[in-house]
Amino acid sequence: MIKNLVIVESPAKAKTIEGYLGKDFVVKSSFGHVRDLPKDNNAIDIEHGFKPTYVVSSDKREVVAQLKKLAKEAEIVWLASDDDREGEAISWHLTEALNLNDQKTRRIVFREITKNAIINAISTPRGIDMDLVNAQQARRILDRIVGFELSPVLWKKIKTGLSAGRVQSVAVRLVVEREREIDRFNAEASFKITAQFDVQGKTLEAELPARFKTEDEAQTFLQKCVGASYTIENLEKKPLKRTPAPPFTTSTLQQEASRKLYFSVAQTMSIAQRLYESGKISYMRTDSLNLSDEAIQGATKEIQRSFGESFVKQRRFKTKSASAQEAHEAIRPTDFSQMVASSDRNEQRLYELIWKRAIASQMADAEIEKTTATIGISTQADQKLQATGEVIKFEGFLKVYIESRDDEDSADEDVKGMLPPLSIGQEVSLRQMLATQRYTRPAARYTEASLVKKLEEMGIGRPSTYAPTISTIQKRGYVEKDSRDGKERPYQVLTLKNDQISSQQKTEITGAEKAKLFPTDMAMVVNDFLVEHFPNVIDYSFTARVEAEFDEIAHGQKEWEDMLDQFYKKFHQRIESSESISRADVSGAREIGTDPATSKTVLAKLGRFGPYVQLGEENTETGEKPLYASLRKGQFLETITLEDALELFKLPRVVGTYEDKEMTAAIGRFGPYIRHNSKFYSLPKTLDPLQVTAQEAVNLIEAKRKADAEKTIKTFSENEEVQVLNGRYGPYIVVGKKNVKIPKGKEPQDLTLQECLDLAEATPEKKGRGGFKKKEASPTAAKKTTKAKAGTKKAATKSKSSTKK
DNA sequence: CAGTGAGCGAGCTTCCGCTTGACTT
Repeated sequence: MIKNLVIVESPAKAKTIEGYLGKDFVVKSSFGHVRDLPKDNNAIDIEHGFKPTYVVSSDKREVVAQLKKLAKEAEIVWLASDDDREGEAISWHLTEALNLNDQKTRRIVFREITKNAIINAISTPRGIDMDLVNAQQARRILDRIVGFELSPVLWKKIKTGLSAGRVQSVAVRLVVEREREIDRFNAEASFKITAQFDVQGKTLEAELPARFKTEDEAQTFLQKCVGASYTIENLEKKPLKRTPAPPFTTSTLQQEASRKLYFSVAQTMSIAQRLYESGKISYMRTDSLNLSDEAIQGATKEIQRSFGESFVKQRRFKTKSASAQEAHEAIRPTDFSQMVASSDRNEQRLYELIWKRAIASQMADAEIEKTTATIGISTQADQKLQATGEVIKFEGFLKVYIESRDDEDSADEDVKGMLPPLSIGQEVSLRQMLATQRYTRPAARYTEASLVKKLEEMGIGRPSTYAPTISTIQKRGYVEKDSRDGKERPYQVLTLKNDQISSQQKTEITGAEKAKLFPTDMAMVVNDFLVEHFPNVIDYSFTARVEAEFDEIAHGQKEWEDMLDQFYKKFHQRIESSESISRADVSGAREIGTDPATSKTVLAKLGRFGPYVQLGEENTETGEKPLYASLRKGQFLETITLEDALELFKLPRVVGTYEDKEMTAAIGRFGPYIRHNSKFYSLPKTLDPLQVTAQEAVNLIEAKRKADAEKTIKTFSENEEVQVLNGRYGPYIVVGKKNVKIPKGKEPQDLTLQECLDLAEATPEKKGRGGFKKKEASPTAAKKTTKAKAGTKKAATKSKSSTKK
């Protein structure tokens, strides 16, 4: 018999709270939502006021059963799910799923996990806010309708298995439009003047605020400087203040961890999860900038102890985001006096980042003195050079934390040094003056984290979904995280030194990218289709507009059925009229030109197997067939040139014959290769698939055979499919396409053919890529083996749950 | 790691938000 049952969303939270409440309270977790719409297409009765059917999610059946039992025994059940729309819905679903009655049920909320906050919440319970629940239901149902009506349209018109949704389709759109913006971008060049002076053994760096459009103008300017003298005309000192950034939210944590630690957003979240579970940090899925009073006190104490009283400045930050629901605190250490949180390197690094950011947010401003020196040129009264320097007068928060930025171009380096001592009227001597050609840059491609930032700014998605959204659009083949080598670009530098002007051409690397998001051809085609036929849902402001309506529902000013009805009428009409769109119209086909050799047209298209180019058209009269070639990695339908396309038709090419079989050279996903007798041989970088000779190919094949023979431990003459090999991780058995580890205590030398076959039989099939031929042949065998391997634990729980049913 | 690029039709896919593990390499 228990007196009080408290239900929260997270088990880690439950543990902490139980400690605050004493023995009359049992605190359990629901592990998030316990019920949802079923997976099938009839979850919503659209005809009858969008009536939803809910089912207990399969992975929550045990949780619900356990909670039901405890709730029955308890005198009072306290529903303490999060204080936001989803949390309210969780509480409501719990009352339904656990059959709770109003008399013994209380709804409580708190936004920080501190003893005071919990005690306070218990003393001020309320009922469930059905308006807020209805707003959540409207959100859920709208998302289901959009996703489950739109995705099938893509299956029919473009490719099966594709997906679309309120959040992911906008994320893809952002990446697609950014890519096109970069494509269209034309870099403009200008000349930047910089000068170095010698001042009492030190260097004074100065630059001309204005830039010159052409080399001629820059040349003229330098020409006029020949023989000039340079004088400090003005010195201006200005105090500057820098203020610390607020403590982390999910999105800012992902951004900083990406820029400073090079973590992917998923990596950041899983490391943060471990820190949270071990009690080192507060909850990591939050959009709030708030710190509890206790946290502010804790930070203050630590700052006083480590840096002194003058470094303390208590601050409260207000969110600028309209979509923020602020059900939690900002991300912070649970104990500011702890600098070490884990022996795991990445956990410790992320913890330090969180610690520093939270500590810095409660520290004093940095005080800086900025000095600007204006340098006159005796021969040109209208042009002045400028030198700026900064001196930190008081470090303040800079002592622990400097926020990084997305545009980390060293060209406009923010950190400036001190100027050498100068006085007005002083003449400085020129060491050299440069006119360097600089180019404007296009907008940067998104990183995972900067895409999250953008989505958050637009109010799209939630802290709990940022990381999953980023991985969904990659899994669906819309977006690829990739690195690219840049291209060399020449630029001009004019140097004025000792009254002589010289000109030099240098090169720089431009357009190199590291771990950036690139849209695939599929993304382009799908996006264009959605923009044309469903402009409403893919509009950047769609979420903002429906959110405003959800708010009205939450405030009791609107019926959720009415809102959905209004939306659905127009939306469904578009779904229906999309039936008549022909598939050919959406293939993204583009004519890229004519082959000068054959004067046939070259087309770029998106096909069932990906993007390809086509030379010539099918002609039923002459029986002529077109030539096809798949695009390579890094080539895209929208940007491939005629020249590149013609190159593609040259491969695969027959190099020669060897042992009565043809050797062909081509380029595959892993690079260029030679194919011979259905085996593949990678070409080294030194060999060009277009140039490689028969002799070189033969050498390659023989070298590979020799290397293979060296790592072979055993072969069986009765069955050539079976081999025992020496691999990177030790010996293993190959049976057909299956690789099998050799169990401990077995000498690879002594293995018999039968033993090898038995071992292979006992090893589960590697999951193939969606081929459905396999599916039919293997389900029983696969099941048997996985069960055997999974051991008794899984088998036991499985049979338990099935008998319960 | 290739080749494929017509069409039919079986039976599949899909959303967003809340939460953790349980898997494998």
